[in-house]
Amino acid sequence: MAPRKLKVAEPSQAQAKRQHKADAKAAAASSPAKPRPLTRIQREKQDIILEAALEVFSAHGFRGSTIDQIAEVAGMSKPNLLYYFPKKEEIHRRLMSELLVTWLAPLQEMRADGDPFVEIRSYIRRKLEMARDFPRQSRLFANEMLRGAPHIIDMIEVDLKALVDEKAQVLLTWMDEGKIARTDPYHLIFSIWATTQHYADFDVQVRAVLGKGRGGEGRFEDAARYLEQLFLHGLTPKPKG
Amino acid sequence: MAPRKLKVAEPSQAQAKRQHKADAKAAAASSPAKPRPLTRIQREKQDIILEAALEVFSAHGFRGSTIDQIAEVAGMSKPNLLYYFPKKEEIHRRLMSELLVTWLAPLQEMRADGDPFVEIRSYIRRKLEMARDFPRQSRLFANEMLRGAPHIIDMIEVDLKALVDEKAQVLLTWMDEGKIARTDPYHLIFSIWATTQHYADFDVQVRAVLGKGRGGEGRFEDAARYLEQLFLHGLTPKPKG
DNA sequence: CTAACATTTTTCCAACTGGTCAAAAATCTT
DNA sequence: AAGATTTTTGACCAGTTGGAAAAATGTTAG
Repeated sequence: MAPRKLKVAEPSQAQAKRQHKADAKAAAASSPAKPRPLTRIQREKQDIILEAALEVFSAHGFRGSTIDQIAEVAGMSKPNLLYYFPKKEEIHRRLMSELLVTWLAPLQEMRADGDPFVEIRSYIRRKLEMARDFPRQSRLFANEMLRGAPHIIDMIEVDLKALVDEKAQVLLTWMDEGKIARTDPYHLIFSIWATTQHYADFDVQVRAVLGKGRGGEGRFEDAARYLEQLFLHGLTPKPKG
Repeated sequence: MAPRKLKVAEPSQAQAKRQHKADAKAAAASSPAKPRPLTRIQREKQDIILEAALEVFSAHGFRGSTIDQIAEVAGMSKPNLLYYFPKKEEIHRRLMSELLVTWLAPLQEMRADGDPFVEIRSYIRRKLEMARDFPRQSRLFANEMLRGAPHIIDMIEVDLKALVDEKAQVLLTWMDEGKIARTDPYHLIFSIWATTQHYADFDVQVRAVLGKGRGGEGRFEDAARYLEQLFLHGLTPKPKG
């Protein structure tokens, strides 16, 4: 089965508001409203807004964030922001669909024809790097999950499930070939997700517990080393010698 | 070092509001406001409110929850609820401090004088059981973490850190004695937290991915089996025979 | 340059929310 | 049962928030 592409939300941006009086005739004529291409400014501003929204949403959650806050971070006025995204929800929707695509990329890259341990190790690394480099996205995602994934439950049930099913199959094959230990492939994937995202989502806790000394930048390297050991050998001590 | 007890927030309940005209004289006399004991109704109602608040907060986050919602779930009017907890924040504070205490109990139970594998295995089991039996508490906690733990950062930095330091020491001893593999004890604890809480916090995802067939009640048993294998042996296949 | 269109700002509003207050109702004490 | 106290309610309020309207200001193609 080919790795299914995630569907992304339609454009549907400023358009809504752009339907001014001027277009009234055309609209009334029930013509299929040709989707005029975005101007340079529109593209730029939308990106700025999305970046600001990511910052704010990931820190305070959807309901905890106000349009004013986002507008401030984006460096524009609230009505101005609403000109580009007529609804607060629309910003969130855009963010979420972009998110899912990039979020699943690491798993998609896991190749059935590679060496199992190399593939799994690389996957863990990539996931950990994402936790390190894109913690806001990780938190946004976690937030959505905590709420029961109201906005992306469809994609989770369809696209994500399909991808995981596919990769679980790959893992099962490896197990059949005796290349990795026989175990539950789904829970294996869950444990990789959990252990890596933990470093983004529970960052405060990780830092606080590690303390000043070890909570610095080195913590991701330590985590990588530890996880490698965990997934390779678990906690069984090496037979000495 | 004795396992330090977590400090719990003061009573400070309805009291505030209970300072009615009747008490005015006494208060004016600057007597140290003897903390009259709670009535039966007060205790009951507070419990009902806290239960309702847990339900609502864990599902929508602090800012995403309204007093009205909590009151509705608690089966009382908003002003009535406010009679018992004059501030929304107060409810949350109570919930959080209760939470931390119960949340750390499983780790505290890990005994230095037990068998390492038995102790670790039991710890994982307990944590997994908490994810299964108290998912709302888990989500409440995750929520707080995602926001940067604003309300409990002190306890995290002091009490939680102390506890983890202590147990990390225990783990290190076991490693020195060659009873478990030498690895980073802190990250080991993190990985136990992460993998177990995942089943509460990302429950929707877990269910969706496992699908109708395997997403049922059996998933916790499967998880327990998988995690046991992971932490014991990792993914290295058994030398056949 | 100017008309047509795109962008921004100013002013405003209705719904929601956390919280107050006084009075009514229920409960407890003696 | 009466009086004191606690609990509950209904009306109300001020601040916040998402969003609409329209006027003002840019921008750009002809």
